[in-house]
Amino acid sequence: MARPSTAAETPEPADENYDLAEQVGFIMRQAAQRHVSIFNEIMGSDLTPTQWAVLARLYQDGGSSQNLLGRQTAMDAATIKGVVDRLLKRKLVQTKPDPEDGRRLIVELSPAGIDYTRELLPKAETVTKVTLAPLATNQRATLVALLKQLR
Amino acid sequence: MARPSTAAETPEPADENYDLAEQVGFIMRQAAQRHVSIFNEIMGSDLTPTQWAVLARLYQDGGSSQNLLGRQTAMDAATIKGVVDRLLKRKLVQTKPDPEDGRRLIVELSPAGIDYTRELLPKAETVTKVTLAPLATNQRATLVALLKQLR
DNA sequence: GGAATATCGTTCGTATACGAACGAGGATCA
DNA sequence: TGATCCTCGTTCGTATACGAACGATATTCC
Repeated sequence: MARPSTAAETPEPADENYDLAEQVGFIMRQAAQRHVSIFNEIMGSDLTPTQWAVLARLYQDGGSSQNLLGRQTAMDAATIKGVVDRLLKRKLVQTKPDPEDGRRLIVELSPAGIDYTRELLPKAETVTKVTLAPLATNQRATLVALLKQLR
Repeated sequence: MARPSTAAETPEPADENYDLAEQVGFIMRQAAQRHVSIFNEIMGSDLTPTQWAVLARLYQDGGSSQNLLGRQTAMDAATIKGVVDRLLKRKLVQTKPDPEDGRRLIVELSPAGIDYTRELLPKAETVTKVTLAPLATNQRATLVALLKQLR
């Protein structure tokens, strides 16, 4: 395509193979942005995708240590701390020390958090449906399978 | 699966269809995280994916107004401003007022930015290759095509 | 011309995301 | 037992990401 307009008309071809708009990373970032946008519309802007991941994980399998919870929801120790702190402030989650390991902090849903999560489950399913809506049914499974290989 | 451990043994089945680990959004977030990790390893931690997106876009098509640049690189006005500011501080980019529109700020690569971008192009291609490495050749095109439909 | 409307860039606040460093607690093994 | 190493949670700093609001400039339409 074009040379940068500030290039003093250097005739060097450089690398014309590279097109930003065709790189997986760039496309994936846009797809993720659309997904988050859909998430916010359906779930309401008072809950973020990462906060929901924590609630859903705790709902499915019960409490766990904070760092383990982070690993299960794809967040590092620093990130999960902030997420848990904000859920604590809203009393959707509660913590207690692990009696078997003085280093660990056990995080679990509060009773209010259980109700809240249960109420949101149908909406969370809708988020996935709407996100995948542009694809044909068989394409949806394909996409998920391919993305799983890229983790 | 399990009920939350803090649930007072409520026998209600709730929604057992929902498994966080199977939701596109969650899987896509993990795939994106791996991609960014690969990006950092190959490109070096002094440049972020979004900063690279700006450099690559300016290299391909020359300068443009800041907000348009943001749209082309999938960032809103607030985000692109921060990215441009940081690139300005490193003198990889330069700005000037648009003579035809007093509201616009034209952003373009500096001469140093042109050289810098050109040198990084091969590495950027490698980032895409490594990201897609787990997939068979024909799967790569499929994934990209499907992701494009989700923008 | 002038009012309504739209766009541009900026700023603020909040929420991921993560590298790096730190102290406290656990596990291993000589 | 004690030294070493690992893990856990915490804090700091930096960089996206984006909604919301703002003033300045353009455009549209009467």
